[in-house]
Amino acid sequence: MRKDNRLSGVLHVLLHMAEHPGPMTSEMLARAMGTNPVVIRRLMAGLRERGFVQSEKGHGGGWTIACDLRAVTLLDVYEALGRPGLLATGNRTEAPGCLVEQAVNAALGDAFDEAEALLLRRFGALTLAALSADFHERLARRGGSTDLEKNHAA
Amino acid sequence: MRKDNRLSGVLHVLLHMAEHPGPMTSEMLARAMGTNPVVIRRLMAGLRERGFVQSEKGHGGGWTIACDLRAVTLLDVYEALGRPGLLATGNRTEAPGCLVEQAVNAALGDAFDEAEALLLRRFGALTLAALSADFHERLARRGGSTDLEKNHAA
DNA sequence: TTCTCATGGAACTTGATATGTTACGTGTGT
DNA sequence: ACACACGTAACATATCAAGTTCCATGAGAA
Repeated sequence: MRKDNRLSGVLHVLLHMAEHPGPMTSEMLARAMGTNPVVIRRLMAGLRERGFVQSEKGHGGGWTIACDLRAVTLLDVYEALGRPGLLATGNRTEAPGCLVEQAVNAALGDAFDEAEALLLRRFGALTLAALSADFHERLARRGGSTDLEKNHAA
Repeated sequence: MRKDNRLSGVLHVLLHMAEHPGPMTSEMLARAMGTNPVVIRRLMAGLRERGFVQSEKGHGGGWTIACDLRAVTLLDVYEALGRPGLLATGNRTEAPGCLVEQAVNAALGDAFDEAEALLLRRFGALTLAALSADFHERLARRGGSTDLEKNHAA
């Protein structure tokens, strides 16, 4: 099935912004992600509404982080995206009249609910600051160049 | 995102077959599921290859269960369907050069892997016989009518 | 003011994929 | 022969993330 990679994408954007002094334009971010500026703006819309980021128009404008990275979890980001479905599979019907299907739904539904709860728990336990710290650890281990852009160059 | 309901569907079919004496045609099963006979045949193709069910052509033909329900788990059924992806979300890229994305992928990937493993564990722990037993429990609790067909009537 | 930059948002296109449908071939029993 | 039922291919549909184009709006610079 087709995958939804918005959460992964928006986190990538946020960490890049965290490393960048001053605002980053949608165009810069799009280049870093190998995509289109409009896609970036769509991704960020929900985050802006929640006040996690801020946007300025005109010269010197762009996106800025507007929150404490230690206070925002991946769960917050996930919710800002509109809580997209996490599981690619589910029950055929809700509240079916067929007892056979009820039995199937009950068994599968339990498993699905647990898996979803697990993911949300994990998201809630991870802050953006933790992700950033992991990045800096990798950076130190690798050599220390902070020139992120070149890692995205084609 | 669009959901894949094949596992739910194929289990529904199997339990109906288990309750039905003699073969069931794709047409009967399709009516019970509110779908098309060809869809049923597609669903069953993998199960037939694995020997979980058997099909006969011509008069009096149709589908028959060809395995011990106590020996087949939902995991077996899931694999017979070709192991469709369970999660609706994932990482934007595999093995990215960008350290930021590596950090994101590592964090999310761990959570995704755990959720998937949890689902597979649950599938492996549930046999078709267990599902069938659950159905019979519901049936006894509700009244005892075994006329399943009418529960599907429009 | 006028020009350029950058976001905001609508509308359209694309690609992937589960599901639905039609059509035809093959084999089986009456 | 004939009707039944599976097997398969081919095509249609629906959904949705992702990509793209276009224009409006607002902010700073010349």
